Amino acid sequence: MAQSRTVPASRRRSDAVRNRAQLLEAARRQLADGDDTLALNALARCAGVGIGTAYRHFPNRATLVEGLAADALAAFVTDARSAADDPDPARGLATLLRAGLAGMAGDHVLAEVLRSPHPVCVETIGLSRELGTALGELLDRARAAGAVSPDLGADDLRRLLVGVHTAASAGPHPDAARERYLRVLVAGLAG
Amino acid sequence: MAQSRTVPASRRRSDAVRNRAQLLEAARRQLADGDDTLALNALARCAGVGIGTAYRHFPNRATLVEGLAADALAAFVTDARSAADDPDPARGLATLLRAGLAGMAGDHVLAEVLRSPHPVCVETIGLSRELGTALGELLDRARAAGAVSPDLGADDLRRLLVGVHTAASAGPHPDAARERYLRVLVAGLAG
DNA sequence: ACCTGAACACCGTTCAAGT
DNA sequence: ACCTGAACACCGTTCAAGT
Repeated sequence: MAQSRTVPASRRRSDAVRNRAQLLEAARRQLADGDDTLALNALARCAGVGIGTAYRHFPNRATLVEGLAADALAAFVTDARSAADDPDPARGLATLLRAGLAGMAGDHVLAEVLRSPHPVCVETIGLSRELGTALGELLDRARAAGAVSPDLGADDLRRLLVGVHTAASAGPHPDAARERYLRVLVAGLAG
Repeated sequence: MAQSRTVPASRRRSDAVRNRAQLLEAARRQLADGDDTLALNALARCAGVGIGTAYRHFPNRATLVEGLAADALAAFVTDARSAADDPDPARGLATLLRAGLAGMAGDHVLAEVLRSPHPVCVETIGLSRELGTALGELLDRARAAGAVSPDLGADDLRRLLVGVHTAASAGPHPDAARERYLRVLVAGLAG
C-alpha cells in the first residue's frame, strides 16, 4: 500500500486551501442534515468544486473522516494531557473516559477515527501518537495507584473506550447507558 | 415504518426456497473470498437469479445479514440456555461471554446482528427474544451470586459483549486482546 | 501545483411483464 | 406467488486537458 502523499498544509496553494475548506464545510452540512454517507460525488457538487478536486483532497473516506474529526481529536488529546496531570490519577482517568464518550456521542466522525488503529493522514498520525503518550503517562500513574491492571496499555484504553461507545450506541437510551457502561469499564480496568 | 412482510418459511414455493438458498450460498462464497460488501446486484448475478428475485428475498442489507447469521445466532441462544443452567452462574456467565466473543470473531455477520437493537426478520426477532430471556435468567442468578451489579439487564449484556468485540477488533492481536478485555468486562460487571 | 468534467463500471431500487 | 431483466439515478474512480 502506497503512502497517500498529501501536500503539507503549510505549502498549499491558496485556491487549494479554499477548496478544501469548502469541501469540509459541505460535508459538515451533510452530516448535520443526517446524511452520513459522505459520498464524494455529492460532496463535490454540494461544495461547488470539481469531482477531481474532491478526490485530490480526500482520496478516500478515511482521509475525509480524519479531516472532519481533526479538531475534535486535538481536543481529546488536550483532555488526555490534563488527565495525566491530575493529582488523583484515578479521578483523571474517569473524567477523561467520560469526556471521550461524550465527544464520540456528539461527533460520530471522532468515534470512527478513534476506532481505526492506523490513521492515514500525517496530522492524524501525529495526534494519535500524542494521544498515545498522554494515555501512557496517565496509565502509569493509574497503575501505580492500583486503578488499572498491569496488562493494559494505552492502546487498550483507546480500544475499550471505543467499545463502550459502541455498546452505548447499540440500543435505547444511549446517554444513560453510557454512564452505566462507564462504571463497568472503570471497575473492570482495576481488574 | 411498515413491517417487512415476508412469507412464512413453511409456505414458500419450491423455486423460492431454492433461489433463497442459492442467494445465501453465493453470499457466503463472497464473504469467504473477503468481499463483505454484500452487494445485491452482484449477489444475484453470482447466484444465477434475477435482480428482482434477490430483492424479493432480501429487501435490504439487514434482512440478508440476518439470513446469513440465523444459524450462528441460534447456536448462541443454545449456549445462553446452557449457561443459565450452569450450577455456578459466574462460571456460566464467563463461559458464555467467551463463546459469544469467539462466535462474533469467527462470523462477522453474527456481530452485526447482535449489534442491532431491532432485528427485522421474524425468525431473528424470535431468536432475539429467546436470547433475552435466557440472558435474563442467567443474570438473575449471577446477580444473586454477586457477580453482576443490579443496574445491568439482559440487553446491557448483549451491548457490552458487542462492545468488547468491537474493542478487540479495533487493533492488533484481536485474539489476545479478546481475552484481556473479557477479563475487564467480567470484573466490571460485578461493579 | 492544482482544477475541471467527461467517461466508465458498477450499485440500489423500481416495475411492467411474464409464468 | 414468484421470477425476470430493463431502466434510471447515482456513486466510485480515473484521466486527459487545462491554468
